[in-house]
Amino acid sequence: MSAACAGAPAILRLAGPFDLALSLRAAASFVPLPQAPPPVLRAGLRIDGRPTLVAIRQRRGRPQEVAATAAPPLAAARLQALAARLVNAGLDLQPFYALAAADPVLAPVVQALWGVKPLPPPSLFEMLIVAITEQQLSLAAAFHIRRRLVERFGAACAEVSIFPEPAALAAADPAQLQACGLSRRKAEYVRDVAAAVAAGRLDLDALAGMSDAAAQAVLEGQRGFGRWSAQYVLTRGLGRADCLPAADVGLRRVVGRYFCGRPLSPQELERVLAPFAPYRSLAAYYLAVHARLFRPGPAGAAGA
DNA sequence: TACCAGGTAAAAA
DNA sequence: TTTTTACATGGT
Repeated sequence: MSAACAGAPAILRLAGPFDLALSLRAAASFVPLPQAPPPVLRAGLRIDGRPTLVAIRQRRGRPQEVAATAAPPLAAARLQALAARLVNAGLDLQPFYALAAADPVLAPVVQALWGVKPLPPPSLFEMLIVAITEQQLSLAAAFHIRRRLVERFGAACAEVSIFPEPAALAAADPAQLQACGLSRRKAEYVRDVAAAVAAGRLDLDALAGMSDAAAQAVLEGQRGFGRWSAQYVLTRGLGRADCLPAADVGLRRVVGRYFCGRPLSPQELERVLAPFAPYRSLAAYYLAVHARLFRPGPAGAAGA
């Protein structure tokens, strides 16, 4: 996008360490991308019906600040709020680092990943569909299914994809959803949750203001969302740092790899990460990212 | 070629 | 109540 149509940048000052470029690398390590991401966060989303491209950069010489621009331009307050969500500004890493520094396993991991924050998908609705697609399937398989959903029902804005709107997926022919790679059952989940969001029965904006337990309960009330999916949405979509899907196969494998060289049971995972409360899921994220960026192992062993 | 991968709801026992 | 089962695609 050209600077001329981007409007004035919104400046966001952050609490605690943040490294946008490394955070983007971390996020990219979980999906099969053709190339490394540039050190700019680009998010495409529909705002008031208009395809909008938001770009966020870390300010040179002022690493505590990021600058966000939108094309077409957005009201300053709105852009500020959107940027805050996209960079997970509500999360301050410093207290987590203080806990991790005392642990022989985590200390070197946070050193190597200083400033990394989990970055959510552009919209919480997209995160819901991420959760459904990743149920039971490999991240790569789920990624390709979502790519087909975007191609069929979404859009593109300056080469950045825009995920389909709830209404578009709610109105989708089940056969078309299945043609994207969803199972019959998952196609129903996607249509159900898209319809709930489109009709206002499921208020995603309200989730942000809820406690972990309350938000999890709301999500679990939605067909297709069990405990794992609800907690996954909380950690990745809402940036909650202590909402650990203890049964998660990938986490049990990768965390176990660091602590004892074998996959853990859900109970063992809880026990091993207990010292990092209230940052247990953040600790797990750091281990998963570290494994992918710095300790690539045999097939699948990198975990996530 | 199979098998497994960041599960879930519904059927069966 | 608890235990099975069907399900989708991609990587190895």
